[in-house]
Amino acid sequence: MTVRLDDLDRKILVQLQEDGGQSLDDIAKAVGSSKTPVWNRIRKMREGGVIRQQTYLLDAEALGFEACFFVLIRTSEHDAGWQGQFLNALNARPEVMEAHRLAGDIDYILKVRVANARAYDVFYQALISEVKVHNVTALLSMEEIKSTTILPI
Amino acid sequence: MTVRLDDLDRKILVQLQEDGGQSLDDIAKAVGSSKTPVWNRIRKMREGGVIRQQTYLLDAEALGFEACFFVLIRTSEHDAGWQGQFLNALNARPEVMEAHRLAGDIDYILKVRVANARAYDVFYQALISEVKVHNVTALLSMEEIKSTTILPI
DNA sequence: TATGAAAGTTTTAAATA
DNA sequence: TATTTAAAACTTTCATA
Repeated sequence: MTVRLDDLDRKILVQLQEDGGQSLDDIAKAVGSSKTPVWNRIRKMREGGVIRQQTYLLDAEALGFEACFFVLIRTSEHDAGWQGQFLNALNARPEVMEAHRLAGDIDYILKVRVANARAYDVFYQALISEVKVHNVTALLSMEEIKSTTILPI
Repeated sequence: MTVRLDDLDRKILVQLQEDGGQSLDDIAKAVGSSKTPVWNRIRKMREGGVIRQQTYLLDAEALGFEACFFVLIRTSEHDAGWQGQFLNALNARPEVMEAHRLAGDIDYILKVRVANARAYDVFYQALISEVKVHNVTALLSMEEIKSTTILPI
């Protein structure tokens, strides 16, 4: 599972994150190497699971996803059965972009992207009808002031 | 800024999000069209800003980013000068993956990825020394149970 | 690590519905 | 106007030095 990375590997990852559309030649030039070693390292990092997927990031607002909520959840249930049910519910709902189990007072946080407040309410009603939660607080985003997938390698 | 999308455009976006490594031929086959129209639509959506960037998603844990915090911030300052300063501070810090300005009681939420709790503390101390904030609560993620960049188009 | 050649892909242009 | 066909330029992939 663990892959040892050297300096060149890291430089390649920086390039891939910043612009996934570059050719091998461009990347090789940017990192001061040549095609074959860059290609072999990328393959290895893909196989090792460091590189997970190639994707295109879209503009959520341009596509009509105009509301984003962070949802703080407290539950009184902590057994495995409840957890599994909750996880299934989250995975089945594509508007849930992120979900984390937390340490401390609040048990879960979700990031939910929907068209508008009404669509959030539909999501919320569906969720609480499927799994029992003790307390839910929704934080409405007024403005996304920063958003990146680039890890500071 | 607004781009009108038809059914075929949406199908193409689904493909690009799900697997950004497919060839035009593959995408064309998947959406029931052929290379050139698919290519022209992708170009238009890129120019129109619907498609923002092509990237590779990496495994944060494999790269040693083992801690993720959601940071809830309340401030007593609401003038434009403070906001600008705060925004600059966030943009200058690569460990801030996301930042939203919120409606209501809590003013901002950040998502911060760091190597460990000590690295979070370094980040936190640096932030509060740069900008005045009234109250900060950090929620520590124990487990990322879902994470996707795929918008449910 | 470098070279290079075969297979595959993107991009542009021209022809057609 | 949008699609199909076709061909040039470029890229990936992999064998061999």
